[in-house]
Amino acid sequence: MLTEDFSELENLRLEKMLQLRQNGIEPYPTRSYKNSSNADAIKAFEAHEAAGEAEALKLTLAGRLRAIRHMGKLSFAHIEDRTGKIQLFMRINEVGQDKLDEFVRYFDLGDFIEATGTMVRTKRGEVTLQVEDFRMLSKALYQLPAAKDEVVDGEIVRHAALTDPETRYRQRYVDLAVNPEVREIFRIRAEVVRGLRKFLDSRGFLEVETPILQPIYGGAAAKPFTTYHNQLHQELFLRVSFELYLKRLLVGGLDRVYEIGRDFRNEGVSFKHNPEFTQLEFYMAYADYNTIMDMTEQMISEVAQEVLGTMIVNFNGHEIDLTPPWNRLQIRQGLIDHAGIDIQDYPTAADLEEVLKARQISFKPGTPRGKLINLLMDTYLEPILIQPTFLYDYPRDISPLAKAKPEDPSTVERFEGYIGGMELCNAFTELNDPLDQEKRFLELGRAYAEDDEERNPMDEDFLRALAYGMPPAGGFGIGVDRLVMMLTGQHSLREVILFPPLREEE
RNA sequence: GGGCGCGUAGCUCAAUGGUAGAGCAGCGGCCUUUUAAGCCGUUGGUUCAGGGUUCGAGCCCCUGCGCGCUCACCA
Repeated sequence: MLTEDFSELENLRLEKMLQLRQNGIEPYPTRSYKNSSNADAIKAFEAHEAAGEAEALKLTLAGRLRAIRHMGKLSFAHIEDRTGKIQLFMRINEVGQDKLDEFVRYFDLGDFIEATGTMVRTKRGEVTLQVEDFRMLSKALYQLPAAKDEVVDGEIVRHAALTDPETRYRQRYVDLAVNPEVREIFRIRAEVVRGLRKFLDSRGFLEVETPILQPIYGGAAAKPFTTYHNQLHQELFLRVSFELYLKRLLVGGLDRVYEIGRDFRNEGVSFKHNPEFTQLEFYMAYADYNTIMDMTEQMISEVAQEVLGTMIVNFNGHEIDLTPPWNRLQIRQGLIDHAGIDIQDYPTAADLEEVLKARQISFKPGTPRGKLINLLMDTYLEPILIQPTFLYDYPRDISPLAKAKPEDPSTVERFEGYIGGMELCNAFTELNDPLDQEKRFLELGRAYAEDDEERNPMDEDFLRALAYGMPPAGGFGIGVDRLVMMLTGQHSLREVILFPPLREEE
């Protein structure tokens, strides 16, 4: 039972709750009659004051008790709701001895209270509700971590705030309840997603939903989570990307589609990796990767401007300017400039292996050429791509769904966007030649034959769809969590995911 | 999975191998315009768990658990 291992403090609160009930006061009443948010109350009073209204402004407010200051025959308190804090001022003159005693005896920090009274301004100038009546809305049996805000030169300094990451993530409700800046991150996150939708909707894109449970996973080289459907007697995979389903929709005539949803990859966790993460993918017929590059920098900068009111963000210790146009760096040229290697001079994996060995970059034997190039990019390019940069023209063998460049069959029209040294998005001119696509699947099957889990299985139905004809198109994918992380200047994905995965307790 | 680090009161943190402490929160008292309210008094500990070394372990050793950082992994 919950109360079994209650501490002394918790038992005290439990006792208060039970006593209230004994006195005929329900500590968890069904309804509240709050008729204004805290912020609206302050706004309304200021307008009232400015208009010189003689009549008092009477309101019923409610929220969580965040500070209590008893002063003998009067009490001050702050309550907090979704819109912020407001001060309550309670005098024996208005509420009487019994109610004041009730407040002092039974109300604790963290409880939800409803108070009715008139709006006033205190001697110190704070807009305050002078309470005439109040009641318990919800008694908190556990105490929230003590956190006191001090205003120093207009800056809010919080004392003894909850910072332990395990408690913060495991009991996110506590984190949110006491750390307003955490709430702010998730408000921004919601607005970012809304901004992305608005950008795409206004350009004629259709938002769709495709299966999360899939008989064949694909669209990314990632290890899937597996599950089982009892009635169908079928093994199913949680999707690792939306790509193959969204491109089927291009075949079906939905020329511009996008999906925002969860992808699942059964892999390690890091500051920029989470086993489930939110992805935005869009596909645009009659576009190519150049079109998509332009759109990407527009979309991200517009969303930043709209949500943050600026295109300058601080991330990873750098001031980053999202204003278009972004840098564009061809991979081959980038490696010539920053590594002194022209990959064109090393047409086979064996050739490149010598280069990596000479530079003491470790790799697994049998690594395909494209992956070796990727290692060079990780070493020489990714860390220096601080300001927004499109890295483009990828090796064909690590891009099985992208279309090759007409003049160079070993290279595909693909780019990734990097900001603050972190990969943010991935896009390409989509491969729409069904026979070429089949060949790529087969090549990939060979390349990954030894590593069963990473093998990208052949999707026969996807090939069948392509064989009906898919318009030329550009496609795009972005990690929404990473985008929010960058826009909010957070150093870890966990700070922008409400309930990040943790090992089970006990 | 490997390496490194951390785990002490509800929260934030102290404590040479020698009686486990502070601030805030809590509890009692004073206080009719406070706001990190203040003043006086006071409660609160399986030091993550289990073993070991030692006359004696929060501290040293081992194992386990959890968290963080990092490497690997992640086209």
